Amino acid sequence: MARPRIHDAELRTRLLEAAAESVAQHGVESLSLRKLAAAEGTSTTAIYSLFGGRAELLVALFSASFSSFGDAQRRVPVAGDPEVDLRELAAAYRNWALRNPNLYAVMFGGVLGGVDVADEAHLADAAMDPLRAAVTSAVGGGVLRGASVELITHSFWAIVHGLVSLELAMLAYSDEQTRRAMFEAGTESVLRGWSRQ
Amino acid sequence: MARPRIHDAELRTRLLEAAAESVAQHGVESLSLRKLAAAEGTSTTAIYSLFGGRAELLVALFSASFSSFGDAQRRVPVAGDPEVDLRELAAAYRNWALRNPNLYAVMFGGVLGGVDVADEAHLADAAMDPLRAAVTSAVGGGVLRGASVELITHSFWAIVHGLVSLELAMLAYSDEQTRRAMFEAGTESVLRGWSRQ
DNA sequence: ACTATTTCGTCACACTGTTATAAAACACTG
DNA sequence: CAGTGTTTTATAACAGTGTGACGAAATAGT
Repeated sequence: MARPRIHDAELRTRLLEAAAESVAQHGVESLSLRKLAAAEGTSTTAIYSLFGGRAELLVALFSASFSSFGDAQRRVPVAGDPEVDLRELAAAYRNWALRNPNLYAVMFGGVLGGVDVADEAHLADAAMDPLRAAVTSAVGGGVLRGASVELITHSFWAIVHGLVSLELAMLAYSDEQTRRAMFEAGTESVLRGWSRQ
Repeated sequence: MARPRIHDAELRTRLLEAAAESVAQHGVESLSLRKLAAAEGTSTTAIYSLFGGRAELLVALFSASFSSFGDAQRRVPVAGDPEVDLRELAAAYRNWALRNPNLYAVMFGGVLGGVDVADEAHLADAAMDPLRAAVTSAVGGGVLRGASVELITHSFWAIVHGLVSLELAMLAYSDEQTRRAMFEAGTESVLRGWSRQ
């Protein structure tokens, strides 16, 4: 009994995809609500009614990025050998981050700046499920030992994240070959650190 | 033979310190040139003549942050035992980051967004000199082995940075005790990974 | 055909960084 | 000592931003 709504879920996903595209290409600080709305043939009111504002739009992008990242992690085939799985997960992690550096900055870089993402934190944790599963399997098989699955998973996550983060910061200063060598040496060191004691 | 200048080096450092204070407290995206200039009793022209603009002011803050961080690393006393030194450097790294989370975001978080910091990259490298020295000593003494000093230093830097970065992202979800336990377990794993093979 | 109700686009507001412009403050010249 | 020239600074204008209020649009029911 009123004007039919155009600000629906379909427009929401279109806006979110366009925002992801823009952020992935030009970074987060040059994302304009006016331009984003105009590009999708609507007005800024749509963003406010569908998301709440710029901050909430970025939180939605945060969630979407973790969802995409989690998919990439889940797509890694489980080979059975836990060490192989861990290496493959690390490689997939690195590939996703190198292909989506600006989205990675939204996820981990503190680019959101003060925006509360407490309700979306479980997405970050869920994206690490494949890694946690591989560590669980490795600990169960006796391949890794010395601490809880939680601690080993965390340290593995930290080294991969740290290596990728540093690599993104110095992309211009070294070639892909040496960067990958550094990445593999770093991950292998943690693997060795938990493989004997 | 003209109007005496007030936009001098002294005002520059005052503005930079005020900017660091504001960013450390409220984050980088809420740093206003107008308010910063007004707080120091001058106009935005000062920022433009002394720095060039907002982006260049943030680059200067980037440099100043790395300088402060490097000082903290250099203040760590050299105990002689390389393993002790590495642990102390890691602890100092973590303490600095936890005390200056917003400045840490400026340094590593990609908050600068597209601003070119190529000319200032050596500061990041110089801040790692104490770590590199400790690794050099450890490799020389046979405590660490298996790769070049460069690679081992990088992996150590990566694990510490990764752990700190993750810790800053989940400050609200766990207490200091478990967070420190995670940090120490992570650093120790890399230490073990390079201590035998 | 008209009215009621919900929804959406337009506009106004208060801010931002940046740049052009004009005022201010001194040194030098007559 | 008045006036000019030159440099430096503050002020104001411009284009842009996110955000909130408000009026116009569009349909369902009378």
